[in-house]
Amino acid sequence: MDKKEEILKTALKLFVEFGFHATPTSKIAKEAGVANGTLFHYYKTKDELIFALYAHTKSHLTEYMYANASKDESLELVFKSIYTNTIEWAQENKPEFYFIQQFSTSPFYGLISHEEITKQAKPHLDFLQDGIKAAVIKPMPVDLLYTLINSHIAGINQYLSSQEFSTDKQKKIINESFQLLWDMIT
Amino acid sequence: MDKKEEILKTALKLFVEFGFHATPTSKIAKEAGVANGTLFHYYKTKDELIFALYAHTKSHLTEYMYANASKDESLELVFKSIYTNTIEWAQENKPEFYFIQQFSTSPFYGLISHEEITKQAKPHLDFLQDGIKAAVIKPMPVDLLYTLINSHIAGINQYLSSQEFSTDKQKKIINESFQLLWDMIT
DNA sequence: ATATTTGTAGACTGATTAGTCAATCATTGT
DNA sequence: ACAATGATTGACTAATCAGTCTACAAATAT
Repeated sequence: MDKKEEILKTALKLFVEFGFHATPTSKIAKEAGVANGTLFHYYKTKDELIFALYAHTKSHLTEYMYANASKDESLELVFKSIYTNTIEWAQENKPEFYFIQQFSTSPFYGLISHEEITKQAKPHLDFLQDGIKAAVIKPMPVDLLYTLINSHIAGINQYLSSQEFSTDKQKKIINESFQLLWDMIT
Repeated sequence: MDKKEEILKTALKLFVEFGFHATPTSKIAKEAGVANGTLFHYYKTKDELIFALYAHTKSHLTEYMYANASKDESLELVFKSIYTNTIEWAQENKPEFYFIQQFSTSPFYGLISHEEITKQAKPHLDFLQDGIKAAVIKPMPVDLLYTLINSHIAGINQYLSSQEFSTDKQKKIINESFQLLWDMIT
């Protein structure tokens, strides 16, 4: 019954369906069951709402990515866990994942500060750097590596979403595609 | 001096900068140096303009992809030529490539008929199928293969756009990343 | 109990938008 | 010369939008 949360939830749903600008704030408010003014009470502008939704969604994903990743495991297993978690989250939260992609390829993304972005990517880049130092991952620019991995995951996710696979089949695809990626970077 | 073309060109520029809905048709018309009514003379609705721009841009890319691809070469060389051409085109036509991505992750993409999409991808899928039949490419669903390749290219392009590389350095990155991709799928 | 802040509502506004329309202008064929 | 056809114009409109404003209710502090 948290109205602030309800607004975010509804905005996500509508943005994904209609796009940012084709979704009026009035519609978000109405569908969220709050008054027009209430929306602007919590988010000063529509843009602020959009940015807040992005930050909110992204943090959910990041949180899930590193779940169950005990540091004791081998680098490969930790990496696989992150890989698998990411795809699982994307499959279980399709609108959220789609929204992140939509946002990332929109002019809004360019409005986020460079610092914010690098800060976000830092832990991932460090992790990859460790893998290179340990001579497990091929030596190459970590930025490139990171981008390739992200693209790979986006691709797999797109494929998984394109058809209806059984849970088993889905797991098989994730495992096999992980092997392709792992062989590529090691 | 072709006004229809001028409208498309201007629309591309503004859509990339501001997004679809944050770009009024009046602004497109003004910047293209035509009257408001002229835009609607050529494109019945704004949506029609957007779809036309997508088709137009996509066909430019497809055309460039298969340039200089003599059928006499080995499958690997033909594939590499397509790969290289695609990235080159993307680098030389950044707004166009960005627009395609922006469109593909927008709700507009879902409005394109399924037939249109499969028809578009058909030649590429056939090419990959040939590679599998010839036991050059690993046996796996061509859809998956196609998606992975596309994602890979998108990733490399993003990396190349993130910094300023010299032409030589750029060529080196393209060659090396091709090798990674090729080793992954063969 | 009273004052102060915070949450909520929804009518309202000024600006903006996609798309229309009636009227010219340019080009071509006869 | 004269139609006829299509290109081009820009003022216009009806609708929509983001954001404001005033009022009131609920909670919290004093």
